[in-house]
Amino acid sequence: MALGRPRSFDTDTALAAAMGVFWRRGYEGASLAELTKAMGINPPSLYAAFGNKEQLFRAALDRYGERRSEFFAWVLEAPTAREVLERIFRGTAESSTTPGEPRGCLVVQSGTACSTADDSVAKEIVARRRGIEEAVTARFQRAKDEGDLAPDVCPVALARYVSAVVQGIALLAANGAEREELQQVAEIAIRTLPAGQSASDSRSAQEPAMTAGCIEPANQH
Amino acid sequence: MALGRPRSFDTDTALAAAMGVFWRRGYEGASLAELTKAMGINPPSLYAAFGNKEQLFRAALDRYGERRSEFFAWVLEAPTAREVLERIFRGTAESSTTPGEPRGCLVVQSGTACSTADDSVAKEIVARRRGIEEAVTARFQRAKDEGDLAPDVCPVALARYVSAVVQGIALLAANGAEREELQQVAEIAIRTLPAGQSASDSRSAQEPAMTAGCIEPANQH
DNA sequence: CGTTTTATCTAACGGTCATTACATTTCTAG
DNA sequence: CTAGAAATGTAATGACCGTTAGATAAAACG
Repeated sequence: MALGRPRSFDTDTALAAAMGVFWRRGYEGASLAELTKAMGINPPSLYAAFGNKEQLFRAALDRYGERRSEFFAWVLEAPTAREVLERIFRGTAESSTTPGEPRGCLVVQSGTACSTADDSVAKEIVARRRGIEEAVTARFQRAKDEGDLAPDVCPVALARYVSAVVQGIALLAANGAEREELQQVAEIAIRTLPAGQSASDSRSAQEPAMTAGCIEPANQH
Repeated sequence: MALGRPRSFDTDTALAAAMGVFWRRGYEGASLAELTKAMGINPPSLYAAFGNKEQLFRAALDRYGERRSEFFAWVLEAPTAREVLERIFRGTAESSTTPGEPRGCLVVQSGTACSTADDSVAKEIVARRRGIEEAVTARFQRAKDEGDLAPDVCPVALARYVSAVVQGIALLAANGAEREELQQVAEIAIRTLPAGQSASDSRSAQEPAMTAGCIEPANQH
């Protein structure tokens, strides 16, 4: 049973607001002033609830990863490699331009610049990107074992190619590209797959849409 | 005839050093302390020679753009669209991992995060990216007019796809990917072109290699 | 030589950064 | 009602940011 004065704000809501700030500004670009303003609290409350800025950021990454893992689970359960790629590209294009959310990808946006090379935050971000890349690699290996992917295709390289296109799309989105434009990019990437098999129309299965829980719309100033 | 005390450092050398810092740290991540240390001068000399940090950055962008324009001129003079893409992908993979230079692309690295959305620096970076994209678009349009590119291909969309892959490769490089890994990515992107025409082996023409004039090797600390 | 002009160095400027004392408020437990 | 515990708001901390006075040093010109 709670002792002492109860917390006057909702932790999840505040974390969602903080995630939105990190998403738009990057890790180092997000100042405590902007974070606390968006969260509607003062610095001592932030430190009491989340530790410090870095731990708050890790919590935001975790929250973002939860939403995204739903999306990736749906991606990886696709029956063929071609459909895996179709879901990745189309889903990324859509989730990078969800109305009411920041553009691009929190992970891409947070770690690209503005952090020392040997920084622990930068290593964390790289590790998370690598984790996804390894998951995609494993999926391609399985597809290869099942004969779903041509035997001359290297799963590691193909996953890296996918990672490059995905990050490129995220960067375009962060720089103001519209949804239709990114969809065109995704369609080109799909039309030119190395797998080159079946599955022309498979958009019937409804898609988790990867809506991350960023509540506040823009918070411009 | 020179009046007053002569400058004790070489402007071009100092600018090259500054470009290397911006390349590694991004614009906001590069502090005056690190810049002046790499350039071997003190803040007043920097301000006397270059104005301020932003103007120094623009000068570094110009210097970087000179080197890169050689590369892109060589890219755009390729006889077919397929070879244009091959040169882009292969050349980017190489120039993103030139030994003795920072990884990735100065423009991608500088503007991704850590700058306010309505900042003039961010707009400048986006404008430069868009300029290249428009140049590639024009080249594809020409290829389409010449029958070199399939008539159902949209040059704008294809250029955006290229931009995405290129920026994705640059991000991978900035996060420590090796040259061979990026070459694999480029090969996949090439193997899967929408143009799908001729020109299997055209690596004989020697390539300007896009070596930007960054002198100092790493300058770790 | 002295004067002028420019570059240099040291040291500081105000501003913002992340972080935290400290006193106060608001709850539960007895 | 009182005592203890936890969260709050105000305001400060030292460190770093980009930038700049102000004094000094080194060159050309008379």
